[in-house]
Amino acid sequence: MKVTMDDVAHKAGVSKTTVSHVINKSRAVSQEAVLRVNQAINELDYKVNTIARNLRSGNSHMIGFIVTNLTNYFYINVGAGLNAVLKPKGYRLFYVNSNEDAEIERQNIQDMVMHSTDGLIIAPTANNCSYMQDIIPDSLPTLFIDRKPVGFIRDTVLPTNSQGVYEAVDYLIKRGHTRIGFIGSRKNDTMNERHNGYLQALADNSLSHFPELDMIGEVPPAPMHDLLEGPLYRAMEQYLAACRPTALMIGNGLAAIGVFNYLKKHAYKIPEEIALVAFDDSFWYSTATPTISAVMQDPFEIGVQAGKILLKRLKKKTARYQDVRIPTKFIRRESC
Amino acid sequence: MKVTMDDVAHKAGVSKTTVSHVINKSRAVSQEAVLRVNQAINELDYKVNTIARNLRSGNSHMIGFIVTNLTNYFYINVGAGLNAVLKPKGYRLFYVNSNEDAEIERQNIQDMVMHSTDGLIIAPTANNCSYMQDIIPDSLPTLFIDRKPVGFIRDTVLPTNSQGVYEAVDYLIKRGHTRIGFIGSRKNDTMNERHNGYLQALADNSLSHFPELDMIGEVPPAPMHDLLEGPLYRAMEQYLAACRPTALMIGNGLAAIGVFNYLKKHAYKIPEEIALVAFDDSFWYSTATPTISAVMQDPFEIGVQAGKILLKRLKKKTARYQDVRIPTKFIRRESC
DNA sequence: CTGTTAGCGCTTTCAT
DNA sequence: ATGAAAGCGCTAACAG
Repeated sequence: MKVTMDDVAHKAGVSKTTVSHVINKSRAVSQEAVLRVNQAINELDYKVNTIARNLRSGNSHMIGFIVTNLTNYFYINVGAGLNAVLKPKGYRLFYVNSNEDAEIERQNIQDMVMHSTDGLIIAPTANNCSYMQDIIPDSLPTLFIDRKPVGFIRDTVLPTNSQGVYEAVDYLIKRGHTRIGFIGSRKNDTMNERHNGYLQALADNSLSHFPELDMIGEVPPAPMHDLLEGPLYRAMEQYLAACRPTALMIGNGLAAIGVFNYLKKHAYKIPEEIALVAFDDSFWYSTATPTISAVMQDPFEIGVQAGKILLKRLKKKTARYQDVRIPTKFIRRESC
Repeated sequence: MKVTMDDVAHKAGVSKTTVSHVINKSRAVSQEAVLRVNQAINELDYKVNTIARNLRSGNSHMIGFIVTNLTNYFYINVGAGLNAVLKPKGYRLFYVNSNEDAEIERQNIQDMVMHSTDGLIIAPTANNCSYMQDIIPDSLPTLFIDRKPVGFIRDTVLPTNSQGVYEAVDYLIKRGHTRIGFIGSRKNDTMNERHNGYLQALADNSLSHFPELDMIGEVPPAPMHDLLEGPLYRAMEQYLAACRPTALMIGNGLAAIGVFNYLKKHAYKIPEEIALVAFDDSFWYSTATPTISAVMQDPFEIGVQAGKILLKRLKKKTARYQDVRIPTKFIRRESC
């Protein structure tokens, strides 16, 4: 039933070795042999057994892509970018969902390691990744996106967080806003960079920073639908009363959900009463009323660069770790 | 560097065989041996090589999940449901994106077959799947969701398309609508079922059906952002002028994007001038103004059922093919 | 340009 | 309750 290389070799009247080399183009083979091998392959409908190949050659040609939230279009587009460079080189992407859960993330990583993936691309759930020290072998090429891991140094590909926010906040200031709030759902290095961009824009425009305009908290991760009236939604009333902002810079996409929903439900006029910009573009920003301005990341490009760097590291594991930044783009829509 | 079973066996003073049986609990082993093997495993930090295991045992414990569009939250949630039943049984889900492209789909399937996946779950790009006959071995457990394949009969798990639409259209009629349009972006069996639900609701309420109220066409697949002003958007003016509907039943999520965007841009009052229901729920229905009513599928449940059926078929391949239906639920929001 | 041969690391008869 | 040994299907020295 199963047709193997031996069958092909036999039918073609050559050795297994030659068959292997024909398939992999791994050494010179006579025209004639190539012809007969290919013919045999077709006639027998032979397919290589990748498992055997992987066992023998010691690599799986699989790359694990471990993501906090597969529902997020951002990661899917990073994946598309990764695929664009990895697939032509014979690597397959294995999408794995951690569902914002650090324990599942740990399990997923261990799983991938057990399955002999050749490389890992991780969007970590948490800031601190030191636990990975124990479960990811030093020899396994690993790259981080979205968050710079703490306690576990590897290649990273990230957006220009602080410049992206700077550009948006600078725009708001030029439009005359002086009380601009900064809201983020989770506190981590990435959010810090974004907040720094905000601070810098204020400083460069000689505006002082009022701490009550910041609301950066630990918001428990949740599916998008649950964020509509989640913690941030519930925190808004008090926040708005306390600091009366005329514009809001929202530091991440999930935060935007609760904030926007609160403002709509309470009939705030956007942008007249409160202007809005959110970091990270989402499809729904374009269907909302008003449409929402965004600091757009370029997830496909992030994927492409990450793929290239991983490919390099797959070749030589000793190179110095890189921290590559992908530019963001400010998209003005109706909300500011 | 790599620690293998031999190392463990040696350290524990038993044979490879015993180590294997301890790990897999595949035959009785003395308490003492178990203890020593486990200890050796810990001390050496041994990890089984899944590739070798797969090669020997002939199965990969991988299930390919081949999807038209990974960006769609629907498939991701089906995946979560699949995982919920497959993971505890030791199977891993391999998400693969066909990106609405039949050629990529073909390639993905061949790829999965080559990689010796134990089973396939497919959301096909097209209605006609007869080409799969040639690339999917009869012995490979395969199940379809979302669309019933034509020309390739296998297990399927689908929503109750026609009942779901019936319920929504019946509601619209009870609210007094008599000119209800039906819009769908692609013409296939699934859309036919939905359209039949619409026709049946009209018939049961003694309303006649005007063909000009139907707009079911071949709309080229595209990323969500491109659908905002895509073909359906452009077709709306003529359609509305021709049939003057007071309510719209939109047969699929992608169609809803162009239609909603058109109505908003042209300042139609929803639901006063035109009421709206869309098949398949999306996150943005809840952030839109007005919020959009939906015939909600239960993707997680679809995944769970699909997983269970696949598991059965993995055990015995000869059972009769099943066609399981998962109930939909009508969620009324502001748009009707 | 081609073939022989020795495994990759594991599971699984078959024997004891 | 345990072990020896065969081999899953392929690749890559090595030898010619």
